[in-house]
Amino acid sequence: MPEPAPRADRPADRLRDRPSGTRYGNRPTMKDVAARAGVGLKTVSRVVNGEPGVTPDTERRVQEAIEALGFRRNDSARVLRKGRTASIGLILEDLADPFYGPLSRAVEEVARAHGALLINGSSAEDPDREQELALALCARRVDGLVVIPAGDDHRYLEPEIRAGVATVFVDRPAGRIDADVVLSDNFGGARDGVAHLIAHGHRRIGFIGDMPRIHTAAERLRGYRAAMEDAGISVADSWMSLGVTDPERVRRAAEAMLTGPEPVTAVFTGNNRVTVTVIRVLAGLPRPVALVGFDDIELADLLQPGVTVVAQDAAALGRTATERLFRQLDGTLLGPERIELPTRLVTRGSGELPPSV
Amino acid sequence: MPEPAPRADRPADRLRDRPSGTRYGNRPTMKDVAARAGVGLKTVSRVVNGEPGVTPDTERRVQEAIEALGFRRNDSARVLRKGRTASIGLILEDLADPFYGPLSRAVEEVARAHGALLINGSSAEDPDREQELALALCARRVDGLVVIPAGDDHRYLEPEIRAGVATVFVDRPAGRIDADVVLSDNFGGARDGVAHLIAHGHRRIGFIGDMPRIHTAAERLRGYRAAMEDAGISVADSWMSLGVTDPERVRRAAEAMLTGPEPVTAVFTGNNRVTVTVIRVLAGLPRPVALVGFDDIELADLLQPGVTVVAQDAAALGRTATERLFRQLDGTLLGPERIELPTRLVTRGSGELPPSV
DNA sequence: TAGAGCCTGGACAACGTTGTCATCAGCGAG
DNA sequence: CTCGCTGATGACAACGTTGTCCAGGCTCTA
Repeated sequence: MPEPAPRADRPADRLRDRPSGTRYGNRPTMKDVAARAGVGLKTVSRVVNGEPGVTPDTERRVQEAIEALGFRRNDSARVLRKGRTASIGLILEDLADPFYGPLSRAVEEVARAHGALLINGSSAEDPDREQELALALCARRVDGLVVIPAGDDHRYLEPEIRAGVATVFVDRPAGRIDADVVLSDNFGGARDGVAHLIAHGHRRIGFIGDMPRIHTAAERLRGYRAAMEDAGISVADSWMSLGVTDPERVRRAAEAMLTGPEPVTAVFTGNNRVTVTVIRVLAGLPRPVALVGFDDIELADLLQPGVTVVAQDAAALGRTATERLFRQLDGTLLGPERIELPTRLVTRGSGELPPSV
Repeated sequence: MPEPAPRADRPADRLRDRPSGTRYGNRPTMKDVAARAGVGLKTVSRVVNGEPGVTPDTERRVQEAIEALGFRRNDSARVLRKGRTASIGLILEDLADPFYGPLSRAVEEVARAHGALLINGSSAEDPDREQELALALCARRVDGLVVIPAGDDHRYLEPEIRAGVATVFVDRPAGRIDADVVLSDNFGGARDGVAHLIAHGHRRIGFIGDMPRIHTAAERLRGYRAAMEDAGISVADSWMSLGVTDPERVRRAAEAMLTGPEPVTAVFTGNNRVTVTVIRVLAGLPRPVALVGFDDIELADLLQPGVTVVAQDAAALGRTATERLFRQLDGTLLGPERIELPTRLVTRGSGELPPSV
C-alpha cells in the first residue's frame, strides 16, 4: 500500500513528529485562532496587530483563543506580504576579533532602536565568502546591509541596492560602486602615531601591518610614509612588512627588523592583532623598543610600559553607519557620502621611550 | 483627481522610488523570468534550485533571463512554503564581551557548516529582553535557538519547543523546563582555582563575583566555598562580594576586603570583567596580592606578574551546543541532556605569589 | 507503424499573512 | 418610519515560492 489515503487533510511535508499535545509540529495559524474564537480571519489579524475597529469583547475572545492555542504570528508570511523584514545584515571579518565586538554591539543597538533584528556573518577576509553572505542576506530580503568589506569589487550589489537594499560600508570603502562609507581616519591616525615616535627622537621606525590589499592597512602604511617623509627620514625597505596577521609571520617580521645592520628603535603596528604579537616579541628583548599600535587593546594600560595606541572608536563606526542605513530607509538622505571619524592618540609610555643605542 | 487610474498593474505598496533602471523597487520574480525566457514558472524554479529534468538549452535560456533581470530568489516566500528557514538564533548577554566573541564565532561556524544563517541579539542580562528576543526569533521561525539565559524561567519557550524549535542553553542552565544544556564546570573550576591559592599558602582568600542570581556566579561561589571548606578554612563574610560587575562596585569591593582587620592575601575573581578591574586595583597596591581569575583574558601572560586563570573553552561551548542543536533537528537525539565541559587552570604567576604578611 | 514508456514542461494549489472592499447592524435625523 | 451614515466584521485576492499532477512529444521496440 504505497498511498495510505487518497487525500490527507494536510500535506505531511513536515517530518518531525514530536510528542506534542496537539497537532504534530504544525503550528496554529490565524485561521485556527479565528475558528476557535468564532470570528473572521481578518479580525484575528486586527487583534494581533493592534489595529483599531475591534470590540473589546471580540478582542477578548480572540486573545483567549491565542493563549489557548499558543499562537504566534508567522513573520515569514508577514514579510512576504509586507515587503519589509525589519532585519538588517552585518557582514564582518571575524566575530571573535575584539575590535568588532563593540562595533557589532553598536549596530545591534541602533537596529533594535528601529525595531529591527540583526543577522550577521563573518567573511573571514575572503571576498567570495563576503559575496556569498551578502547575497544570501539579500535573498532573505534584509532591509539593509552593513558591510565591512573583504573584497574590493562590490558591483555584485548594484542590483540589490537598486532594488532598495540600504547599504553602508564600514571600516573600509566600497569597491567600484558609489555607496555610503564610514571610516576611521586611518591615514591621519597612523601619521600622528608615527610622528609621535619621531617626536621622541626615533628615526629608524618599523611598520608591521596587514595585507596591503586591505584598505585600512594600505592607508596606515601611507600615514607611516607621510610622517617619515614630513620628518625628512628616508625609509628602508627592510623597515616595512605587510602580510597576514598570523602571529608566526608577525613575529618573524618583527625579529627581522629588530636585528640586522640598521635595526629599528621603534615599531608602529598596523592593527590590534599585530600589536599583541609584537608586544610579546618586545617583552623578550633585553633593550627597550618603543611601540605605538593602531587600535586600542584591553589592559594596554597595565603592561610595563603601558602601550601607546592610536585608538579608533569602533562603537561610533557601527553606530554612525547603522544610523545612516536607517536614514537611507527613511528616505531622508540625499546621496552616498564618505564619513571619516577621527582617531585619538592615547599615550601610555611605550611610545615615549627614547631610542636606545 | 485622487485616483490616477482605476486599477494599477501592480499595487504601489512600496513607496521607495529609486532611480532604478527598470521597475521602481519592484524586484523581478520567477514569473518575470519565466515570461522573459518563454518558459513556465516551475521550470524557472527547477533551474534556480538545480532540480533535474530541464534540457540544457532551456536551462541556458532561463539563466540568461535571470542574469538579465537581476533576479534573486525571495527566500521569504521559500520559507513560507517549505517551513524551514535555515537560520538559527543566538541570544547572548553582550556581543561586546570578549568571552562571547569566540563563542558566537563557533556557533556561526557550525551553523554555516549546516547551511544556516545566524541571527543574534543581546539580552543585556535582562530576562524580559531575553524573552522578547527569543519570541521574536521564533516568530521569524528560526529552526533553532542557542540561548545564554539571562532569566531563570523559560517556560515561555515550551510551546515553541513543542512546535519544533530546537533549543540549546549554553553557559547557564535553563530554568523550569527540561532542555539541552551545555555548561562549563564552573564549580570544579572555581574549586581548583581557589585550591591552587590555598596550596600556595593562602588562608584569607577573597571572592568577587557577579550577581548571585546568575548561575555561573553562584556555582563559582560554591566552588570557592568548597575549596575553603576542604582546607578547613572558615570564611568571613567580608571576604565575599557578589553583585554587578560594574568597575566601580568591584573596585570598592576589592578595596574593602584588602583593608580592614583581616585583609585577604589573595583574591579569586568570578569572571573576566571582574578580573580586569581587580588587576587594576592590585596594580596600585604596594604589597603583592595573589590573584586567580575565572575566564582567560588576552595579554594575561604579559602582565607583571602573569595572571593565573581558570580558563574555559568558549569556542567549545558554542560548538558543542550548536552541534547538538542540529542533531536535534536531524532527529538523531534521544532526550535533553546536560553536558559539562572541563576547565583548565593556567598558571602564570599571580596565583603562585606567597601570602605577604 | 503503432503502442508503451520516458522525459520535459506547465497549470494549479497551497504556505500564512495583510490590504481592499463589501456587508450588515444599529442609530440618529428628517 | 425610512434614509443614510458609521463602525464592526468578514470574504477574498495577493505576496513569491514549491509540490503535485497532468499533457504532450519523443524514442524505442515489437
